[in-house]
Amino acid sequence: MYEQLTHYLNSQIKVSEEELKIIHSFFRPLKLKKNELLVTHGQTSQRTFFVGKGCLRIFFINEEGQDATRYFAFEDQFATALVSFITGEPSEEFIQAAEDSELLYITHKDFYHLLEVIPQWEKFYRHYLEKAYVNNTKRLMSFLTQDATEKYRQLLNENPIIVRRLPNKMVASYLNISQETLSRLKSKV
Amino acid sequence: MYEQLTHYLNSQIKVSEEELKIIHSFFRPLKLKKNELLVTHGQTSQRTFFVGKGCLRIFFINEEGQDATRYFAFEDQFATALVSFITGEPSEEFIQAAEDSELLYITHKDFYHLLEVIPQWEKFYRHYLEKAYVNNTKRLMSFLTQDATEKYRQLLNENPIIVRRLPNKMVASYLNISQETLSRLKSKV
DNA sequence: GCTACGCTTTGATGTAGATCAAAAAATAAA
DNA sequence: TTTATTTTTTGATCTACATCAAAGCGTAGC
Repeated sequence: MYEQLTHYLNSQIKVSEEELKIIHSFFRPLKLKKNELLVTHGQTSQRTFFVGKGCLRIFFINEEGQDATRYFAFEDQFATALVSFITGEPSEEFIQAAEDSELLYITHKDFYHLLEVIPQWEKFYRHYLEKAYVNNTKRLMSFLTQDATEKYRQLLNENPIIVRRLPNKMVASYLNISQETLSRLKSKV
Repeated sequence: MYEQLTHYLNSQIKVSEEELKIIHSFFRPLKLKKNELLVTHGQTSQRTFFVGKGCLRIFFINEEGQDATRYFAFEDQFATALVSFITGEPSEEFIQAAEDSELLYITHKDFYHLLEVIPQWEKFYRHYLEKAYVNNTKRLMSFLTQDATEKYRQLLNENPIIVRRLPNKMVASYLNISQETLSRLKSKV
């Protein structure tokens, strides 16, 4: 799994063998069964996860107990409760294994430590933030301007893996529509 | 206006007099009349704006011509079509003066130049990205979990200036509800 | 193989908020 | 001031999608 991580890091930044070793030393492995929770509501000390195998789901829940999914991270992607990670405030986001998963994680403290000792890590974080921002803003646009059918069509085009690998319930939660509506869409579109 | 900028920068990062001069040299002033557009759809070369006086509105428009507002920047705030700024792709966002405004702006090219010559600028940009991300994600959460009344109540609590200074039309566009619905909410809430 | 529990589909009904339309009020222009 | 234009309010109607309910499938465990 550390090889996957190396590969991913090399695609983003230029780091020496030496630096790579340091980075690796802060990442620890973790196995999760489907549905296990990694971050619970209100938790403050955040970790950042790298998905080696499986899938993580980041979501929030409103007062009536309905959940809305913000992001799915599959193999070779990072995932974190980023708002809480940035602000240090208790998380309103949960992280859950959507499938049996194998992960690497780094603590918030160590992540910030890397920002100081590995100059390229600042760049890595910047790219991470930029991608997260672009992704979120596109989702925001989608919710503001598209109806259920359009959202589903776009998902099929841009992220078919979500539809293929995950149960309707989670896809519906990602699109912020009901399972019934998604089911009806599937039979029509 | 450059004093305002200095003041704002000092609140974010530590820069020498010397560095401040360099930074200032890349910002140019600009006056705008209410409703004037700064970024038009599909434009690629982005600028970043600092609001000295007035208000900028960042929004997108869907196929049916309805607009949805992503952000209002008032005095002492930065504004940019950030997705396009990051990706270099044509902008799907517009920027418009919501009031008569006085601005400073820096080009994308110069902004990236500063990233290279002023070490603290990387930190400034990181903070900017972090804030933009947190803000956007909170908006996303709000749209996914709140109804019209809740959204309006929260806006009154957290950003009353938007309701006080701007016409219903724009407030409604920010909340992504119709003007009529907003009007009815105002008389009830 | 059978039983049970979680998913998905299908149908009937309800509702928040959009849209349409027109009056009333506020601003700007003349 | 008077007139024109934009903004806000109020009422009637419509619609996309949620919710409720029940039946049909699939698959995991016994």
